[in-house]
Amino acid sequence: MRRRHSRRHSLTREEHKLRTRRALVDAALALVSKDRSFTSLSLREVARHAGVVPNAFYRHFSDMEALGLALLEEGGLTLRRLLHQVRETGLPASEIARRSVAIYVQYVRAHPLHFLFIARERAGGSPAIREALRREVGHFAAEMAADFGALNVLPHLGSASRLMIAEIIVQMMLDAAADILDVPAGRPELEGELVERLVRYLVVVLLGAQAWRDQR
Amino acid sequence: MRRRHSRRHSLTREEHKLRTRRALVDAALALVSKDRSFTSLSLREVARHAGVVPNAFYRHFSDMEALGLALLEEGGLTLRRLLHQVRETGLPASEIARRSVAIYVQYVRAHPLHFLFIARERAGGSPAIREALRREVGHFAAEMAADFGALNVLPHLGSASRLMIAEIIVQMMLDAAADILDVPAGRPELEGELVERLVRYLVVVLLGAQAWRDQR
DNA sequence: TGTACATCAGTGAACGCGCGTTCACTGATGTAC
DNA sequence: TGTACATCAGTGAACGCGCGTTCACTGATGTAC
Repeated sequence: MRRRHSRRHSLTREEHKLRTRRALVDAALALVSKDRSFTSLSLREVARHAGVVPNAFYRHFSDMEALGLALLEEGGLTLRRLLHQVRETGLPASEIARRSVAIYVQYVRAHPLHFLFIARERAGGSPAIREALRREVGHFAAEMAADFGALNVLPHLGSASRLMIAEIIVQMMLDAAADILDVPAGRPELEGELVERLVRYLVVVLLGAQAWRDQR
Repeated sequence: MRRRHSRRHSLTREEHKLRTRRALVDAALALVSKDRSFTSLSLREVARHAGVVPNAFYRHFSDMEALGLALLEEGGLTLRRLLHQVRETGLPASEIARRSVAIYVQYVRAHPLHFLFIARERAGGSPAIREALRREVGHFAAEMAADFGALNVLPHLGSASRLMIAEIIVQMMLDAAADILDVPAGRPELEGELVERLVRYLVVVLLGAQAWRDQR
């Protein structure tokens, strides 16, 4: 039994506060299920699901938009971790597309809530959320482009062109996230089709990237 | 002065009803301005904007979702007309990308409300609206693919591959619609940049399509 | 270590508001004769 | 053509509901001495 602020089972004030904050964030994520967009959630709903009185919400966020931005920050972390995972695959070059898509699909399935949030709010959220999301996705594409450089993929392209290719790919993959999550859990053959379709899309873009010549 | 049901300035009952219906649809479109998605509109709001009592709404639509589906049907018409416009451009083959993008951007600007509706609801709408929209966009891509065939663009591709390319292009262009409409009206240089970016995207896909070989 | 006081996360009740939907209605349009 | 009746698009009032936000509060955690 430690000396200061820890009477047996109780938590520090700070710990407790963080725990409630987590409950609110998790409640929002949990409520963003198949047919709900974050924008349609109410403050009271989130508080209720977090097991807390509506008013308590204000101890953590000024309003729902602030919660949305916090969620978005978590989503950003998720995207970055994904990129690192793809990066570590060793790259057999020709199989790069299929491999990356497989990892991506698996990743979306592992973080459905963040991806649903991103897919839904990218077009429909509040201006602040949309702007923050756009920046986040931009960073992600920039990182992917830098990876192209570091891994010597598409070596004939200048950095601006690499960024363009990364943007196209990121956009395609985010568009697909909603479709991935719409596939019923018990239909692996549908998921297989979807993966094949995504691989073909990606190959088309990569072929295009190979044929692309900078006009400098 | 005609004989039956037209006492000078008054309208037929049917004409009047259609006029109110139009007012409701137009009200919904008008309210889907920059920062509102269709999903966030209320029935009362639409009725108010149409200059009609909330209850009158029910004479025309069973609920807001029904109105949304009607809106979507109009959006579909808009998309089809766009395709015909692109089709009639004579096709100097090499300049096809720039020409098509220019027409597209102009078209989105001319029908901002339908495109905002489509862009927003594609990810966030009700399941019924999303499903209908998906089908509509699918038809559109199929038509574009058929055009490729008829115009002898990408002649080395099988019809399935032509469809795939059309799908990629349609998806890209719909993603861009929101960006086009986000460009402030008084910034033509920003719009120019956006057009150039879209042209590059499209060229990458077309180069990819040329390099694509069916594995049959 | 013990006591008295401060802090502040979470409570519970209340508010005014716009919502979707219902009801009985009105009055112009339309029809039968 | 004129009259009596039917239809039905739109009205106006009312309902119960969940919402975001406010307020004064409680009681456990934390601090000063």
